[in-house]
Amino acid sequence: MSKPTTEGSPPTGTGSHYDGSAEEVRALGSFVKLLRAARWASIKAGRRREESGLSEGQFGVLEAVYHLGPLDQTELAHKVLSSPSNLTVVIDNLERQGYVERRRDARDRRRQVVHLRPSARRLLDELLPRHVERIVEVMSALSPEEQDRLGALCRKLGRAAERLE
Amino acid sequence: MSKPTTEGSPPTGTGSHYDGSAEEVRALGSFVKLLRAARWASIKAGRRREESGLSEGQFGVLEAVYHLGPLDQTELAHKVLSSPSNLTVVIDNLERQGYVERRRDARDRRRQVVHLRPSARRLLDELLPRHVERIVEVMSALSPEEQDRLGALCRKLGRAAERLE
DNA sequence: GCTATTTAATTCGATATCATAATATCGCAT
DNA sequence: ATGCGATATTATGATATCGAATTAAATAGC
Repeated sequence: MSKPTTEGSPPTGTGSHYDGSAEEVRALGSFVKLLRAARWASIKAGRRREESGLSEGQFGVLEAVYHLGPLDQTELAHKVLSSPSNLTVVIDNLERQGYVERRRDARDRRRQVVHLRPSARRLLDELLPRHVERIVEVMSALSPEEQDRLGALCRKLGRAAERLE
Repeated sequence: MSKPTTEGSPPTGTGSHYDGSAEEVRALGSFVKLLRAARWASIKAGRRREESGLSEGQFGVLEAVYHLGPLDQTELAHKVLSSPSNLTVVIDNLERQGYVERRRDARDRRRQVVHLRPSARRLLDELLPRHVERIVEVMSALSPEEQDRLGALCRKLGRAAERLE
């Protein structure tokens, strides 16, 4: 039993201590650090959103529609990397709070297109700039060059992982 | 409204298109890529765990106890970066499946210490090596040097973010 | 020794999340 | 025109997750 100095393993776990090949130790180490960094960055960057009373999923939906215009739920599920059944619930809650409106597409009556209502637009006008500012703050632990390098590595890894099976 | 070429924004959202200062664009870009990479890596690396029927939270708990020995729920919450109330539920479910056992600490009767039962130990003996193998696979999109660089950057960012407020 | 505070765990209520199954609608081929 | 396979959404049931309030136990201060 190792000494309990390792704090805050990421959700997918795999504690820092593992006796394996150099390759395994390396992969495991960078994997855990990646998840942990993303976790904390996400938590801390989410402060402004949290203050506004929106959940992560709700914010993702509102933001997608804000930037891209009215979308149906299948498109939204793809954008925010979630499941259709989950979207139903999230949009139910947004609708109940008066932030969005579902409108049946007249051309294809299977589709429910999600539209922002004025209250959501006002909220995001106010929230988004402060949210971005907060992200700048979180990322400022790294120099501009480091941020670029991190971005490039993550892009490469993310794209590969996405295609993985 | 930008063209909808951006797919799969991470949960915390913030679409890739934003008109802001260079600093903002840079921070936002690397932030989104970080979250997306972590998301996909986590999803794909979780395949083996998924096959075993364990949720992410359940796996995290079992693994922590496997590596570190019996822990109480406060310690566990810290390890797996979760809340005490959540741990209660996760451990309830693990207990119902026969994987763990709660034992009152005789010295401090407030504490419930979580012990692995043999079935969990057998499961992890079988699962963990394949899990690690899978992580190696996911991370192999990057060269060893790139993995090290990613790990170093994430470590730096993660530690800073964690302390952020 | 007794009260006040702190700490551990649980309960509660709300939201999120997924997988699977059911329902509605579309588009096409016959 | 009609019926069938594909697609969009919703329903259902289980788990996860958090924050706030609660209970039980330990400890500190007097």
